Amino acid sequence: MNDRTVISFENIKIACSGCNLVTLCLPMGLDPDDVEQLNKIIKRSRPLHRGDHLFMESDRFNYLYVVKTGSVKTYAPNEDGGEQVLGFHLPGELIGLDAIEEGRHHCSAKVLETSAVCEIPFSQFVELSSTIPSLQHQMYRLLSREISHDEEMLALLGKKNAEERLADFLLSLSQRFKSRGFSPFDFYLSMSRHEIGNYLGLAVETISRLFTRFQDEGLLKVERKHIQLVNIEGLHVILRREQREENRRQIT
Amino acid sequence: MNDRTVISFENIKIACSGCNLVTLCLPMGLDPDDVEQLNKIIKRSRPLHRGDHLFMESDRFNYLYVVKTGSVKTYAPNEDGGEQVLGFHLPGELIGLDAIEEGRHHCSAKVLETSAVCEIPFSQFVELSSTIPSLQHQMYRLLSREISHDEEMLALLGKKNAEERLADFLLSLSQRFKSRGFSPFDFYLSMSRHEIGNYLGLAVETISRLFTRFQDEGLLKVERKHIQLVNIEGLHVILRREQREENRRQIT
DNA sequence: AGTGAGGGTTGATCCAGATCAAGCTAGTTT
DNA sequence: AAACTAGCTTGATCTGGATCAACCCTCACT
Repeated sequence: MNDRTVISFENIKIACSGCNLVTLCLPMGLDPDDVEQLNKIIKRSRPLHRGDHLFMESDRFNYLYVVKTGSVKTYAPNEDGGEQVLGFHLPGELIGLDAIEEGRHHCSAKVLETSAVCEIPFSQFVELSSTIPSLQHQMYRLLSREISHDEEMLALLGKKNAEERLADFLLSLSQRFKSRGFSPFDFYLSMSRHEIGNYLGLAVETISRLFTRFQDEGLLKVERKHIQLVNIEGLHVILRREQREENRRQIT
Repeated sequence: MNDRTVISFENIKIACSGCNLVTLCLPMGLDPDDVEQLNKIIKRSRPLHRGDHLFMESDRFNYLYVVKTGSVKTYAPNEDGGEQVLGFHLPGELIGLDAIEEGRHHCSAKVLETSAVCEIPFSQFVELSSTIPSLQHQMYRLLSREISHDEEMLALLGKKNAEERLADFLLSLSQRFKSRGFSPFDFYLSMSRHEIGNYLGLAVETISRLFTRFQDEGLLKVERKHIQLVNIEGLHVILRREQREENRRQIT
């Protein structure tokens, strides 16, 4: 992960059964035969480049996408050219789940760095899942996970202050890198300060100041996009300490 | 809807096929035979009273719930006794979807007024849905809708100011009452100012001041829990006008 | 009718984080 | 290597909404 420009193009086209994401992704917990059936309907894209869109808001919904390598951001554009960043998606994460109900995308998805994705034709998927109960159940679980995650973000935006938000964000990234076999201490951000701020409901300047402060406090080292978490426990303490203060002040 | 204390207890036990929520709820779009199968596994509760819990955070997940009459709030309690209100649920809305993945509830659900709910044993539901493709698809849609809704809330908490949030909240309630056959102009709030503020990421005092201001501006009449929307278009303008201003200022 | 408690309202003050304004840096283009 | 550009940082100032502090209803219970 130290040299993030090295991307293994050989395994982009690899089948689900041989994909190292099999424990995170849709095939999780499926029988090999079922994985193979799923594998057959999945299309694997050529590598996409920074700025490419998987889909745009209001596009017709035909595919679910899974990040295979790289990272993708989803965002809801609003009339005036502004946007709300809804999420940053790492390998193994499904994109487009909010489009199922209306058959039309509610957000746009833009590639943050050279990335590969798997495309799952949704109508074929629905057919297949009606014949494979464990696939259906796995899909329920993934949809449910997305709901849980969004609800955690609601609590973050509704209640946490700026430093808690950034600490939470960094710890979440760290955790997700870890479960994908990358270093949880040393990674590169594929998104800009601006995008982080937008995602966390904060101004760019606030993000910048917080990075500086966290570095001064010895919590991390930051050099542009390169982040090294020096004191992960310290970041956890930020979340917990503020909770104890709230305790005293009796805030809801 | 003007006298909200009148609740028809006769039809609480009514089957799905005769329930007036059939167009909003799980059975939407199902064949009558399939509705009947679904109906068989659903339990209908005795009326619940203000303050009763459907479930508490970290309870094992066994049932999905649908509000039949009345209203329910879901909230994520945090260690210190504070909470984040996640949603207010009206008849026909499913509760507990965030618990599917881990088999454990991530939030608590508390009844806001005398209410009736349907309980759907999830394991039986999963079995049934694997034999009824249209039920499975409907479940995907409802999960997807929940994700869309949460994402809209993320945009609200991330970008909108206090008056936009309250206007949005009132318009959403109005819309939901309307699609349930109640007046979209004249309704009672079943939640406190405190709960509204918590939900919208604002202080109680701010909610109170905004109600007063909206009333002074002739947008609505408010008398404790009783709300009459006098100028719905005016509320829409609040959302749009602020967007135009942002336009000028070039905010993201 | 009196008392108490849990909302709700209103006013005064405060502050975290936004906004405004420069300047800086690393890449890219010419 | 000069000129541009986009992204980032830093400082100064401003402000929307939080917080603090009374006070006021309404209703439930004696």
